[in-house]
Amino acid sequence: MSIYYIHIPREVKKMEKQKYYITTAIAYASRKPHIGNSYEIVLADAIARLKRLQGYDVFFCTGTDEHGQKIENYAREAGVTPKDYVDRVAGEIRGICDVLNTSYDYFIRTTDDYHEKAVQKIFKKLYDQGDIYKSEYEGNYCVACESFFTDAQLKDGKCPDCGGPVKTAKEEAYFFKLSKYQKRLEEYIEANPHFIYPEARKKEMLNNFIKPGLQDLCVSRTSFKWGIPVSFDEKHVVYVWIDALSNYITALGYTPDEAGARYKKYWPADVHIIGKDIVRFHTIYWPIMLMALGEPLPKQVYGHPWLLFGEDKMSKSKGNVIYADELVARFGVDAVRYYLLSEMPHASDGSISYGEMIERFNSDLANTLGNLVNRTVAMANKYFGGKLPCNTAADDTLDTPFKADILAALPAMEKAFDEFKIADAAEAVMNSAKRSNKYIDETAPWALAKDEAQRDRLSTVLYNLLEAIRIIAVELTPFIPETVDKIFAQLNTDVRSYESIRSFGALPLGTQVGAPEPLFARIDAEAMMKEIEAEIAEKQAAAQRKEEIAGIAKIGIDDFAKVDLRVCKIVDCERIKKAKKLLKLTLDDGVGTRTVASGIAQWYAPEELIGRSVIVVSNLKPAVLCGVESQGMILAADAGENDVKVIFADGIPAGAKVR
RNA sequence: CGCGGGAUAGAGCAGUUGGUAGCUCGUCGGGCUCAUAACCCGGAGGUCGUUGGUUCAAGUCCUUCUCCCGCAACCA
Repeated sequence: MSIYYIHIPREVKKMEKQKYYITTAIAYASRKPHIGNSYEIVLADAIARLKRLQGYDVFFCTGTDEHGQKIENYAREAGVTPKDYVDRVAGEIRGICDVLNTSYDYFIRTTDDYHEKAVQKIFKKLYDQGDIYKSEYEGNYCVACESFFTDAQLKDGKCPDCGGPVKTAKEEAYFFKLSKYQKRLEEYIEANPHFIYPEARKKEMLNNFIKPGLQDLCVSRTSFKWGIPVSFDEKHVVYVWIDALSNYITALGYTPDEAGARYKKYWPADVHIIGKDIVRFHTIYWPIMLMALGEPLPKQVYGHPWLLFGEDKMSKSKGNVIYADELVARFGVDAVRYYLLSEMPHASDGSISYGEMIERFNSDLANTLGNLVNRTVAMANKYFGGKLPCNTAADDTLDTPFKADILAALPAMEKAFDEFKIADAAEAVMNSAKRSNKYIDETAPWALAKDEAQRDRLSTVLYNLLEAIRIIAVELTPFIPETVDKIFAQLNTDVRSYESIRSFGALPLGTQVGAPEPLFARIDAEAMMKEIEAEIAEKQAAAQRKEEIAGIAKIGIDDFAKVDLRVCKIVDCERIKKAKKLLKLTLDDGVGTRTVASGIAQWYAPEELIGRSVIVVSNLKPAVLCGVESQGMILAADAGENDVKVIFADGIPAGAKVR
C-alpha cells in the first residue's frame, strides 16, 4: 500500500526546527456551526499538537469567511449591519474553537483590514498581468444551471449539463483565466500524487473538472455590496474565491509587494484540512491563483469526510442539531474530542449519536484508560505510600513483551497520523492501555503484596505500569490534552517530551505519586438517555412552535389572488432519465396540455398517477429542470419526516379554479 | 452506459504485494479482587452482496447482475 504523505524526517534536528503550516478552511460566518462543522478544527488541532510534540515549529491557522450575499441577507433580516452580524457570529465560532480546546496560533477574519487590503492588491496584480479581465459577458448562459459555457462546451447549442436552452447573457463581471493554467495544474497533480488526498477525490477532480476543460471563473459581483471592493472599479466586489482562499497567505502577512517574514518562513502550507465539499476550490482555483501570483503551491490538501447525526444530516427543523458547546457541557471537552477523533472513519462519512457517544466514553475513557490510571495509582499509594523504591526486579518473560508492546504504539500512531487515519492512531494508543490492564492481570500485584519477599518485584511491576501510563499520556496529547495534564499531575512528573517515550524507563524512580482521582466518571447510559430524550422532545416542540408563529409573513388577499390554482388531470407521466427525484407529468389543464416536472419520484410511480387529478399552480414562471421545461407546480404536502403526499382532486373537472 | 467509492459476525469497522478471516461494542461462560459493577481469559456467531472466470490457492485479480454512498444535475 502506498502511503499518502509528504515525507518528513522523524528526527528533527535540534539546531533548527522544521516548520509545519497547517490550516483549516475558514468557517462561513452565517450561522453558529454545529458539531459536524466543528470536527474539522479538532482534526487539525490533533495533527498540529502531534507535530509540535514531534518538535516542529507549527503554525496552525483557522478563521472565518465573512463576506457574501447570504450574510448580507441574514444581517438585513436581523436588522443589523453586516459587520455587526459577522462580529457576533465570528465570536461564536471562535468560542467553539476555544471550548474545544484547539491550539490555533492565528485566527483570521476576512473582514480584517490587512486581509482586505491584500486581497485588493492580489486582485489588482492579477488584473494588471492580464489573468483577470473584465467582460461584458455575451456568452452562453444557462439560467437553470446559473453557469456560462463556451461555444465549444455546448452540446447541439444546448447546455451541456442540463440540455436546456442557453441564452446570450450580458453581465459585467471580472473573470479569471483558469484555462491558461490548466495544463500546468494537470501536470502538477500528476507529478505530485499526494497533493489531493484521498485518492478518490483526485480522480473526481481530474475527470470531472480539469480534463473536460476549465472554464474561466467569475471573480467579481455587482449584485451585492458586502464584500471587498475591487480597488479600481468600485461597482464590483471581489467574489468569494479570491477573497476567502487568499486567507491562507494573507494570514501570514503576504501581499504582492511584500511577502513578510512569517510568510517566507511558513509558506507553502504543509496541509490544508478542508471538507470534502470544497476540494474543488482548493485543488483547482487555489493552486491556479498561486501559480498566477508566482508562489509555490501547498503540499497537500486533505478533504475529510463529514460527521452526520445518526443517519441524517443535522438540521434545525429536525431538532437534532448538536452543538459542540452543549456536548462539552454534558460530557467534557476531552470526551467530545476523543469521540470525534476516534470515531470518524478516514475516508467515509462518520456519524454521531448520544448512544454511541456514551458507549465510547464508558468503554474507552472510563473503563480502559481511567480505570487503569486509577487502579495503578491507587496501588502505588496503598503498597508504597506513593513512592516506589525499586525498578530492577524484572521478570523477563512478562516484562519484556509488555515493554515491547507499549513501545510499538508510537510508530503505529505516527504512521496512522501520516495517512490521516486518526481513528487508527487513537486505537493504537488505547491498545497500550488495554495491554497495561492485561499486564496487571499477568503480574497480580495484590498477590505480590502479600509476600514480603516480593517487595522489589511489586515495586518494579508498579514502576513499569506508571511508566507505561506516562508513555500513553504523552501519546494522548494530540487527542485529550486536558486529561493528559491530569494524568501527569497524578504521576507528579513533568517528564513528558517526545524523546522520553522512545524507550522505556524515563520516569525517575522514587517520584512521589499523587492521590488517585478518577479521570472520567462512568455514565449511567440509561438515565442519561432518558434525560436527553426529554430535552430533545422539548427542543423539537419549541422549534415547531417557533415555526408556526414566525412562519411566513402574512399576505393579503390580493397577494393570494396572484396565485392561479387549477385542477389538472394527469394524462401521462414518466421519469426524467437524468434526474433521481423528478417525474415529468403531462397535464390536461382544461384548455390544453402542459408539462410539469415534479420532485416526487421517490414517493410515486408514474403508473399510479396517470388518470388522477391534482392541483397546479398554473401561472408559475416556467423553468427548465434537467432538460424539461416545467410549466407549473403541483401541490403536495410534507406528510412526515421523509414522506410527501400529493394532494389529489379526483372527480373535479380539469381547469376548475381553486380558491 | 456522466465520474468515483463501497457491500466482510447482531451493530460499527480492519483486512497491506492473492497463502489458515480479524478488531471494537453487544452476547454467553469462566477467572480475579488492586480498581470506576471495573479488569483478564475463553465460547458462540461470517459459504466476505450476486454470476462466471484466472490460479495449486481469491475477501483480495478479471467478469455479470443487484443494492448503497459521494461528486455533478435537479426536489417549480
